[in-house]
Amino acid sequence: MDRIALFNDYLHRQGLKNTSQRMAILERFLRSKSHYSTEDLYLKLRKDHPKIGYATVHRTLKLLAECGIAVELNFGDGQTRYEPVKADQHHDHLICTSCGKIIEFSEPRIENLQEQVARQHDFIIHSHRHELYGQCAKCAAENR
Amino acid sequence: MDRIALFNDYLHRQGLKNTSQRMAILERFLRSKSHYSTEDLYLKLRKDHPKIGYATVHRTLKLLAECGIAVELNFGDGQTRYEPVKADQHHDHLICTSCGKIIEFSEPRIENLQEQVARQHDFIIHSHRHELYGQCAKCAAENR
DNA sequence: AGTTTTCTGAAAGTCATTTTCAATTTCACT
DNA sequence: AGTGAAATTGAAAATGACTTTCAGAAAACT
Repeated sequence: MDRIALFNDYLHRQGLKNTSQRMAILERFLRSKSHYSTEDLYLKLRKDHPKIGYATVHRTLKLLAECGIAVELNFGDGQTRYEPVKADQHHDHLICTSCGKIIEFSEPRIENLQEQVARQHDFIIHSHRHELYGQCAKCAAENR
Repeated sequence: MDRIALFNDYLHRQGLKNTSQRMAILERFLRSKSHYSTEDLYLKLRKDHPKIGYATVHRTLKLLAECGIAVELNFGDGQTRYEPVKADQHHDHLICTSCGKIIEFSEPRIENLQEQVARQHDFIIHSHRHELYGQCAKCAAENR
């Protein structure tokens, strides 16, 4: 089942409706390579769909996060970003605080240790956030 | 050098001034055990210092974060929290999404792996954020 | 097709955070 | 100790991301 079908399915199960706006937003979102804020995606969408409002984009992104198609990211700059969940490929982020570049990484050994930690505290993990902030090679070289 | 001296030093270096408000806020903040939002700390302070305004608390917390006495925490609920940096004892957080309980943990093996990841990407880490969200034992038992 | 329910977009409302501004306080230098 | 430039303060207003409201429009069940 692809993600469009998955979304339709989710809508149906929740008694929600499939609308052209939701489909347009999902479709554009899935084509994204970067980490969109509501604002970003809203602006991108305006080119092809000038009638779609900001609130609808926002509401749809929340729906996508609810049904697992998107993850919400919070890098501490006061803006929530969304990124498509890549099937069975969880990853975390390295963020360059100079140029804003975002690098994705995944490290199963870290995931394992997380699980250990959670067990030690009788905790059941539902999700996590792991972000490394610093400087990428380019910025480190420039700001020397 | 204790943290009060450290703060004074920082203020001086930045051409800022040492005021009774800043000292009161720092002093109260250092006594805190939990993770205060600006609002939390402002309310606590009102007991002894009813004249200190919200904006001053907020501005001072930002200063404390700047000079490394406090760390900003963002648990994604739209409120920034601050916690005193404990000397040579970095830790991360387990957050119960049912009751809001916050458990601290530290796991040097995770820190090591982080460094490895950063090296692989030619990245220099300045700080990081690692949070595990889920249910604590108590909430898991209750919501059964 | 009709009816019920949900959606939508624009505008207004929230809420944490940030800025403004006039009055006050600090501090370097007499 | 006194002076004056510069920073600080608190209250209120502004900002900005996010959320809600509401009346008209669109979807989906019968």
